[in-house]
Amino acid sequence: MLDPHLLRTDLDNIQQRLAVRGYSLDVALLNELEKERKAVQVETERLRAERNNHSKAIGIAKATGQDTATLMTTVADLGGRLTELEASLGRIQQALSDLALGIPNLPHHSVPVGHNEKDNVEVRRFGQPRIFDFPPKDHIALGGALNAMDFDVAAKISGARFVVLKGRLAQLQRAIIQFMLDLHTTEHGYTEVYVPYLVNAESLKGTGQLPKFEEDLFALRHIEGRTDYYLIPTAEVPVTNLVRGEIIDAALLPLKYVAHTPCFRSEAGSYGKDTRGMIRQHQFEKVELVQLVTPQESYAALESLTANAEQVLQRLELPYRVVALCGADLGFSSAKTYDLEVWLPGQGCYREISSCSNFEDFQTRRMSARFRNPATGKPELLHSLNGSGLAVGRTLVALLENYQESDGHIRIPTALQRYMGGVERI
RNA sequence: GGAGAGGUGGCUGAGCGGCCUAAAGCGGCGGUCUUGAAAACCGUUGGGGCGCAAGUCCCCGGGGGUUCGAAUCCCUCCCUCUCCGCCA
Repeated sequence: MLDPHLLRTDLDNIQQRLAVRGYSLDVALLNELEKERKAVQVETERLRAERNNHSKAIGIAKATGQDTATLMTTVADLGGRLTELEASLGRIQQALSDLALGIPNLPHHSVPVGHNEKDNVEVRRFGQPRIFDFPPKDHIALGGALNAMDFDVAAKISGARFVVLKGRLAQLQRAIIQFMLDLHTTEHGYTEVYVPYLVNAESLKGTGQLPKFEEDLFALRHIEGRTDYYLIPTAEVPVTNLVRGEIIDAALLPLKYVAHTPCFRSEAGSYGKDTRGMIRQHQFEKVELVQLVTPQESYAALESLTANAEQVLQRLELPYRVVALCGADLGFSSAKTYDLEVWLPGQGCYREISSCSNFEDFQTRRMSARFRNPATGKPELLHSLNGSGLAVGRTLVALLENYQESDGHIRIPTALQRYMGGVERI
């Protein structure tokens, strides 16, 4: 959510900055509602003050045994008008809040202008795509040949966009997870957390998935229709919400968390996209990095968090590039995002394997997550960041395709061998 | 699933429907004293909205209701704890 104060005082500037991501803000509507809000709120509070005074007077009069009849009737009349005003104020505030919750974050000044993903800007590259002396296969063929990746049986059990991994590939996926968690906890200073995979609506509102993107989520509805849970689309949701409603001691900052969780996405609107293989699934594993930092530190933190995610690819010796997302490609809550794209020989292109974002105070304002500024003694909003470190399913795909041998065996990179019982190829 | 007890400020914990503008203690911060510290004593100490300000409004788990007036009464939901049952 944007700062309501800015939304009131600096609307034209906000409109311009949102235009960078192709979002057009309804300035007229906001101005109209805001004008109404102010008038009604001032009057409501004036009446409330009046009522409070009179009610207090009744209390005193009763205590001293005086007659209260006339006082009572004036206050009763006041109450009637107040009820109407309060209802109207509530409606206006609800309308404003609905509007505000649907406005995306302001892009950082360094975000490239652009109309679509083609306008993303490559920042740097690591490694060279391998030159094959045989036609490289994709992960579907490779996994099938190993008899360890089965989409048909997954379709029988569940449906499209699911996979069953068996034997060496199931083990490899577990090895990847273990390797990533160890790297981030022992070398990058993250604290490992285990979190719920089912979350409530409030948490999803905090990180920005609700109310606008409910169709992307899987929801579980309790029979009574009361307690609704959602399957997490990313560990970002439960992990960032650890600080919802809290005021954090500045001495504890930055908070750096890493979590491995499955992720569940409906993939509504992506029909026909990546229908084959493990690239786009309803359920996939991910290791997620989350940081909560002071506003001054958040852009340095974005660089270091991105570097932490890159380190995984470097240790696995996978060629990748880093791109800065342009305004049009930026996620709803993000102020700035770097995507990490790994080289996939099976597709002959770079594909997203991690997305690292600084949300500034957009999420923390929604969830009221603050720290106490030692200089002022006052609570201020934290900045939140997160990034995949990495998407595990896509890492598995990248390993298969990049480390395949002509006979269909897969070489295991050195960094992973100790997690595979010393095996060098499968 | 059954039976019961509770949710009050950073923590503990009071609070007959009307100076609750929430007691008190602990903790925190500032000061006095001290070579320094401790102890003692004094003071101070929640969050949010509107407003240039004076000020004013809201928040006692969430929501709704009764009332001139609700932390206090009623309804409902959520959460915590105890006992029983079941169970990874």
